Amino acid sequence: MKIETKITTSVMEGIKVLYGQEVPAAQVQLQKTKKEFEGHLTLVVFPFLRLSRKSPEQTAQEIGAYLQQNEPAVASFNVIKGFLNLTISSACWIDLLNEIHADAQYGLTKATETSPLVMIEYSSPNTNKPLHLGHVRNNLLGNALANIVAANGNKVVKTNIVNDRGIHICKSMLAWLKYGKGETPESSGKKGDHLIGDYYVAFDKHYKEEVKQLTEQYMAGGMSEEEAKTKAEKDSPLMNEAREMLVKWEANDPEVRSLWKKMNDWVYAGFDETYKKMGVSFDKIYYESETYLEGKEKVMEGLEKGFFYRKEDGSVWADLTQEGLDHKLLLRSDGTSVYMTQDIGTAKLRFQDFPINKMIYVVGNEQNYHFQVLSILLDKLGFEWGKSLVHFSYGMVELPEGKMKSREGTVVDADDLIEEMIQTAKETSQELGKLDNINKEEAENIARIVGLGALKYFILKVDARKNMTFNPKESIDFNGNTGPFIQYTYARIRSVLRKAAEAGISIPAALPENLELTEKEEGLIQMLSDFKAVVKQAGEDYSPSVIANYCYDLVKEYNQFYHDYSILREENADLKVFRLALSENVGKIVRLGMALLGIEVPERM
RNA sequence: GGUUCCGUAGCUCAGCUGGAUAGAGCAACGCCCUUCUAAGGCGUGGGUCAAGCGUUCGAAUCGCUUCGGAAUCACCA
Repeated sequence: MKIETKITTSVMEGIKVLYGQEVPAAQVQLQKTKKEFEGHLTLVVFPFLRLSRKSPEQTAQEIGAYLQQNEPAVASFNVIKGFLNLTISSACWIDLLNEIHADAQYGLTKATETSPLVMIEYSSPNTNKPLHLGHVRNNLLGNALANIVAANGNKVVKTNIVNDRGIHICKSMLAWLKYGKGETPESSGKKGDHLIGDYYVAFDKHYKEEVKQLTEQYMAGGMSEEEAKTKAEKDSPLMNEAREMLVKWEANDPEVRSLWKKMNDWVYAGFDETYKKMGVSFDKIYYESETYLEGKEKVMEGLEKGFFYRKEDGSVWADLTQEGLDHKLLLRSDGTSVYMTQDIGTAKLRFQDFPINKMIYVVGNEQNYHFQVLSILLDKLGFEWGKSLVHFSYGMVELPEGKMKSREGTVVDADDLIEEMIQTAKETSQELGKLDNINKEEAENIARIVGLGALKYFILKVDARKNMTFNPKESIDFNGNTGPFIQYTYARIRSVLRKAAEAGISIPAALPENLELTEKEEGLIQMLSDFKAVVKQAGEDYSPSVIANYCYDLVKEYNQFYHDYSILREENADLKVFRLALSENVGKIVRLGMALLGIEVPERM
């Protein structure tokens, strides 16, 4: 049984014996004792003063004395003001460590047949440009969230909805036709997504030039600047050609479709490479080109049932004023669908494919309103999970000078960033002389693990809701509260364990219980056991950062222990084995925790 | 203007289901490798928890107001 549970029960019994009254378990506030005080667990006695009718100190004294006598887990206690600090016996901690040691997946709950099915949508790229830092945050959060939800005993389906159609794709296609001279990823040596991104930029450049020239022309003809510009934008042959291309695409024009497919395939090959490097994956990918028509049917159904209404011009709307929101367009007057309609359509398809109990959308906070509306609409349309859909809303990644702007070339490219991080990791290792006795292949792998670890942890340790600043000039740190710091501690532990194995020392399944442990050691076991609650909390709050911060706190604590105590040089054989077991389990929990974040840990670095 | 989110050390962030003297990292300065990995450990300085009022035995945490910042409120996605 959990130590907290045991003590809570004993406190309730004690209060009944001492003051003759029952208290609910919820009133027993047990918390971790603050570092500056002696003890492991602290009982706040203020809520019991009504019952005892005594001073806080006296009440705490009485309860403490009762516990010491009647609860074997409590070795001693001290009272400071209204706080009863309890010291738990070493035997209890060793017992707990044995329990943790016996469970290779400690803290994680496996899904069963009857577990709820949670679908998580993330990534959701456009196929007209490569992934950037904003996508990186999305992907890392989505992937970590999927791991965390799965670790809480849910079945998880990871999904990606690719925005593969629309005017923006046509722009890239047109630019490639006009200026590409048949360039391919093979011929240019560029990744497919970067190649297409370059043509998107090229379109933009030519379009702007065209508008500028036309505007000047019209102004020479006597128009005001504003008028001329509006007309120029409307008249731009390039843009009109792109629009025509979109119409042809929708009409299934074979030539346009085949070009579209060829170019999108290049992009997907590029994306796959980036996804692979980041270590993210999907169980099911939806393409907007296949789902964008699906929503109409659902909307028409809603119209028939009277949930929606049609305006004179033929457009279809939802009246959300009852919910405190506005009217929302669902079908344009020409009958074509909008973003919201597509999301309804995607929901329909997904529900056909999977018996979803819960849906989580990992999408930036600029779409908070969209998902508020989507939730209401799906609920109205009879999706049971509509009302409780989760919009996992995360903040923007900003540069010190503000938002990333593709026009100003300040977008931080995902591939470049990953490459830089790995390069920095390699350089750091070389400077520190860490890779001198390691073959090249392993050294490369370590640099990859550490570089990615630095990047991933940097992003995941921050509360997802917050906007975050990324300073490319200062580059991501490798010291302090960072991924490499945690990885380094893991590598250190593995090194000690290797040496122990070489010396023929093995860790028994059950450790001897008659050891006197230090506060540091007991505190570490307590932190290890917290992992279970941390995973649960991260799952309930949809918060990867909770895991990240826990991992940091744990290794920080371990590093102090490592510095202050000998492990292999400890003379008492039982104690030596205990410390090895403690180290091994710290390593295990760090590995499990980091794995939830999608971060690998190296055996050496 | 309506709605939502954010505001904690010079900088980047924890802590927020109310509990003890508000914590880390970075940056600065100083100390610790003939001892298990110094990508480490220890120390020093650094705070009106945006401001005010309220609830409470107790507020960074809850409520209200104000100020500051962000997002959104499209027949774009």
